[in-house]
Amino acid sequence: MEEGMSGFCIKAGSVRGNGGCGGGGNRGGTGTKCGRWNPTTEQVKVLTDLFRSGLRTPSTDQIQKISSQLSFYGKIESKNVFYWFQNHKARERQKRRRVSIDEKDFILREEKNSYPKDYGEINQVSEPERVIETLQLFPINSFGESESERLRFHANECKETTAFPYAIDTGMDHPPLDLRLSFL
Amino acid sequence: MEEGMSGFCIKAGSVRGNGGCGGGGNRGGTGTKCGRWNPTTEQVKVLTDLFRSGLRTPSTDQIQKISSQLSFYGKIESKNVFYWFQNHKARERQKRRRVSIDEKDFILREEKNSYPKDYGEINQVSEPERVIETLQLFPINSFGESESERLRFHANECKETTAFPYAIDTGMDHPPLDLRLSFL
DNA sequence: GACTTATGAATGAACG
DNA sequence: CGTTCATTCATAAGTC
Repeated sequence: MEEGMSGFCIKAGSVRGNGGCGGGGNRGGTGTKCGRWNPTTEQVKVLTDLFRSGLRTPSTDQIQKISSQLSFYGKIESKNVFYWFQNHKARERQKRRRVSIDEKDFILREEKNSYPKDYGEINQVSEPERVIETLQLFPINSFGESESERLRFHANECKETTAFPYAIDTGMDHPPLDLRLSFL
Repeated sequence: MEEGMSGFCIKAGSVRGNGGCGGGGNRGGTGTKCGRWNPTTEQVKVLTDLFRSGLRTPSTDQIQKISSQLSFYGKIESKNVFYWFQNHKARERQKRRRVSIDEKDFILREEKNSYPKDYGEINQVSEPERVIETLQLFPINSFGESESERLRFHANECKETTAFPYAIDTGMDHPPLDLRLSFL
């Protein structure tokens, strides 16, 4: 229903429901909509490995090749690869930014609440150097459980804990809501 | 993947009932480890209040400030605030579009009132127009973040209809990444 | 206790 | 490139 996709529709037909959706009928999930690309785990793994290897903005040529290879695992188009890298890169930065702020906040009030919160989503990747190594992708039989690195170390030099004008109000009571928000 | 999923389970099989939460069947009580953010009533109230006041898409800076303040009421992260507004806005729009569809019965083709898009960007709520008042967004601390010049040498302009913009190619040196992808 | 609802979280796609 | 939108998944809370 409601075909009003913003902008343009990727696929001409965008076969809804049971319409073929290409041969790579992956995604055993609930609704196998073919509206948008739904990467398989293998595809995600390869893309992630590429990203982790330092590839951030693949060229058109690279995109084509990656897409071509990934099509082995399922239906995929070049633009999917393009978007994937764009999103992945952007979100990494975005997330990193937010987490940093949270950490700053955490430090600001660690005196009161000092419990080891597991920032399980912090990863270093500060400067993904081009690791010139041959990662063994291509898991024909590997089920991609190689998350051998769960390094979630929390080592980063927090910038300056600049004195926040709106520092933590030590009221410690349920303060008036609106007043606290005037800082916005 | 380890970028930003706080230990979540990728929707591989997407089998309903999948525990998710990273394999470890922890969980059970109040959010502690793998649970998702469970906003307190105070937090919800504040967020709702902000939303009602007209705030739809807080900037990163605002998100951080809101998060900082809301952390007084309990554990919260910036991304929680971010997601909250995204979801809240999207769901209101979703419901609103539902109504819209219903009433487009006659509006159906009011050509003269053509949006730029199908639904356009309805940034403001149509009903509660009482724009921000107390929580007006004035940055009291403009730490040089006021003029964030965006150096956008967007030489890419051609949004060809058939092709998506394979934008920038930074010509990044691409290392041999994998056996199959070494052709890159 | 299973079912439904509400909503947090994630991400593909696209805009400016 | 940062931001925004739409859709979907996952899960806590609410209901019967």
